[in-house]
Amino acid sequence: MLDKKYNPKEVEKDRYNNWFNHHYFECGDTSKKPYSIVIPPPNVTGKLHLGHAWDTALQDIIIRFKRMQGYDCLWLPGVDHAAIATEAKVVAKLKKNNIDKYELGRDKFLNECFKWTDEHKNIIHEQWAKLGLSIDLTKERFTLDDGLAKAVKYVFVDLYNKGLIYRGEKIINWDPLAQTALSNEEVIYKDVEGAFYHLKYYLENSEEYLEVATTRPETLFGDTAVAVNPSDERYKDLIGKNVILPIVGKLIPIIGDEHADPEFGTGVVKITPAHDPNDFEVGLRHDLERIIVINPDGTMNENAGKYNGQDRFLCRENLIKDLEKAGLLIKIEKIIHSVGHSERTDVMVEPYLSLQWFVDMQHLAKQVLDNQKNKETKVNFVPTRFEKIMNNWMSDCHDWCISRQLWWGHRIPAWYKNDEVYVGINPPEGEGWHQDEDVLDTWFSSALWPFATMGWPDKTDLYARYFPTNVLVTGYDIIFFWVCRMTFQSLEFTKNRPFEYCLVHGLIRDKEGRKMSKSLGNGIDPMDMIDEYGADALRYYLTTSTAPGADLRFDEEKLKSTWNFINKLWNASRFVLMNIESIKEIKLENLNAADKWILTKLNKTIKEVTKCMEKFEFNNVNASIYTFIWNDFCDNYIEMAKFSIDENNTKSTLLYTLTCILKMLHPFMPYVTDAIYEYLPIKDAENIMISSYPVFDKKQLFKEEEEKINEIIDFIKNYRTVIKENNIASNYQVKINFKENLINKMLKLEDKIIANELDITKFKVSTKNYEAIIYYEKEITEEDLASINKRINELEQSILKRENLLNNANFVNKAPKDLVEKEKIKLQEEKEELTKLKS
RNA sequence: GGGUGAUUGGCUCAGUUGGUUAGAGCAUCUGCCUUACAAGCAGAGGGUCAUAGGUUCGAGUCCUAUAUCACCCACCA
Repeated sequence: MLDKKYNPKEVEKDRYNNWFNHHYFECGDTSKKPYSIVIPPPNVTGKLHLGHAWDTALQDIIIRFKRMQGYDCLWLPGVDHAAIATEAKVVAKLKKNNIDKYELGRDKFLNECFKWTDEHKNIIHEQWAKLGLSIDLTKERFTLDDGLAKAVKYVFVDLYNKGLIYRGEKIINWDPLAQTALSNEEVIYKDVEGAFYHLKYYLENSEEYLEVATTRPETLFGDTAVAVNPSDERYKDLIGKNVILPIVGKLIPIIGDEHADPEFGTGVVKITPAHDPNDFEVGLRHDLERIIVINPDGTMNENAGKYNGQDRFLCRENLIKDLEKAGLLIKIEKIIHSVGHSERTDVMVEPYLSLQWFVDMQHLAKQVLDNQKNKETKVNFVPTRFEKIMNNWMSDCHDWCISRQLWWGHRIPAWYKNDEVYVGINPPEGEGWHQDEDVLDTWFSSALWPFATMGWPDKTDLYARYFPTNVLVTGYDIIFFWVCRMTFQSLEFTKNRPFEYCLVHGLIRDKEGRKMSKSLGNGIDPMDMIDEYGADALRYYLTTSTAPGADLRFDEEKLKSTWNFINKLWNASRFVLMNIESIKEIKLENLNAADKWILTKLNKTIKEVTKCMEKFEFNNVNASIYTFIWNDFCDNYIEMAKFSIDENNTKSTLLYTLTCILKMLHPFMPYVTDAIYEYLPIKDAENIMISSYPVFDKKQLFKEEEEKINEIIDFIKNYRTVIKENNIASNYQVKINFKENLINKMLKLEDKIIANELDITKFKVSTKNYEAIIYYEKEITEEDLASINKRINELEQSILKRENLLNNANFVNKAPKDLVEKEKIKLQEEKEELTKLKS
């Protein structure tokens, strides 16, 4: 028998291993229709956070629901090597032991990374198990395994041959700490305090100068021109003349270019083509030399003269002092401006001229946009508004820089010999070739995840059966990093969308609405929450607390009240189990009104819950099922069932209803439902997770009994309110106009009923069919009178409003007829109540 | 500069294609240890749905402005 209190630790113990050992999570029953999800692979950098718990719980709910509905479900798990993030962690770890990455060498460093990966993969596995995820671990993949490597090479070579991957010299975002290129998406802009340094650029052979404002004076060593707008009256005559580059002393031309905005600053811009993307473009237009002045590690190089070797920020400081001494500094204007920082290392990103590999996005992006116009083949976002994020991004995207100067990742399949370049799956024949040292952006491999994990480019059974997948679940923050890229790669290489639906959830915030982050220290470890409240409570809370796509403010109080809900379920189950021990079979026959009432409510709930499950509206599932369990089943039905608990009809109804409740809750609360299901004396499967989901049955709707019990519940509630509001003690007497035992028993009226009227204070309780007059010796206080008058007032106003409405010809003619009818009935009832009150 | 979302009782949120008196949970107040559950039961109070217009017989819901907040993208010499 169940304990008196729900104890998640007891309930969850060993249960996951049991499921796992029975192979319940594995797919492959080809007699069923397939249904598939691939997990968004978590980075092997650390532990899972609450966002992962939310994301994976949603997927588990979907997959368990579909499994119970009779689908052959594949939920494919895996982890992401997370190139730069992991490399940064491993480098930091080695540094603690005074080991340098470069001294260690590529092979040994990669060994360290694999070791790191194994350790963290184990942690992730344990955490997935604690969350109760029904992933098929026999299909687990890794973004750096051999299969993915094959797919990555195939895609790279193919895109190269189609001309969609190219190598070029461009300004990219350079991370001087990790010493690698970054894509635009890996750069986070932050507002920081900086300054405009106003400098004098003297005109050649002149006492006059141009005032140039810059935020990055240290780049002046790379200046190869200053630009003014050709339409700017102040300067247009100077175009073609030269200025003297401060400190350096060499002559650079004044050019006219639209890039210079006359409205901004002094209207004069220094042009540094090797260190600014706009200047780079200007440089192309005017054929300017590109001078790199900064080393990959962020120190100045030999082009910076005496500052050679100084860090870029130290150089700035020193240079400004020198400029001031030389009288070339006009002023320093403090400003707040946004500056790009590396997402992973948080250092200021350096715009940097370098030779990198790029994906030409034009054709691929257009394919996505075209496909979204086709209702049959598009990716359907839930909620739909998130489609705009993808469309916006795809219609305005730059080429994707995919090479990274790292070791941890898929090495670029390109080989060089002098000026020759060879791109291929296998190394070229012959002597003297050396492979590109760089690896690919981690998203390049994750973009292939939904199909490469199923064996593509080989024609595997897995791929044939489960691809395209049915739904992808992810947060809105990575729609463009990942969802877009999976979509264009999938369309390009499989001619299919990667998933039919994309279910988008929000971000987890703390109670104050701030993002959870390490720096704020407001992060919450999901495992701590599981320890305290259980995985079931955490899953249910996370997945049912907000509308789809909305952010979630994490509130431990709410998690606690979810525990209460489970405890309620636990105790209701306990009551049922205590009273049905003798049952031999579930027979829904000779049902009484209450039995029929709860079966009706149950079926309506099944219908509503199934509908919401199909639409991924889990918050609405909660709204429906919570009320059903707590109010209908516990507060009303169980209380009524106590009067007929010895009858087989009621025992059957109790067991049947509880079974359906457990099944509906199972996708959300796998542990506790499994634990209770084990105790049921009669069940339809060896385990609840492979039992069948409840199905709506029209035959179990009993309209007459439903209305009758609804009215009885109404009556009981009104009755209790009257007793309570009027401070009526239990020694009152009552005269009733009905013979309804259920009411008498629920209200314990038996010994209070009298046949005749009494000449003392009376209180009337009535609904359509039931009326009771309560006799109780009591002074009518002013308070009582006031409340009666208040009610009379309310009724009179309401009647007036309703009469106006019904006298309005427009309403009567245009509104639906049943609505008008209802209004009429309501009006009648109110009038009756008013007359009764006034008497 | 472009875009998205939010604004509903003290707090956190629901609210389907417009249609009875706008719903929950938590918190508050009152009374109960009634043998499934006091982490519970039985009741109660509390909202001019951000503001101003408009469409409509009827608006929390649709339209147009405005305000405040949050987020995303781009730019920032």
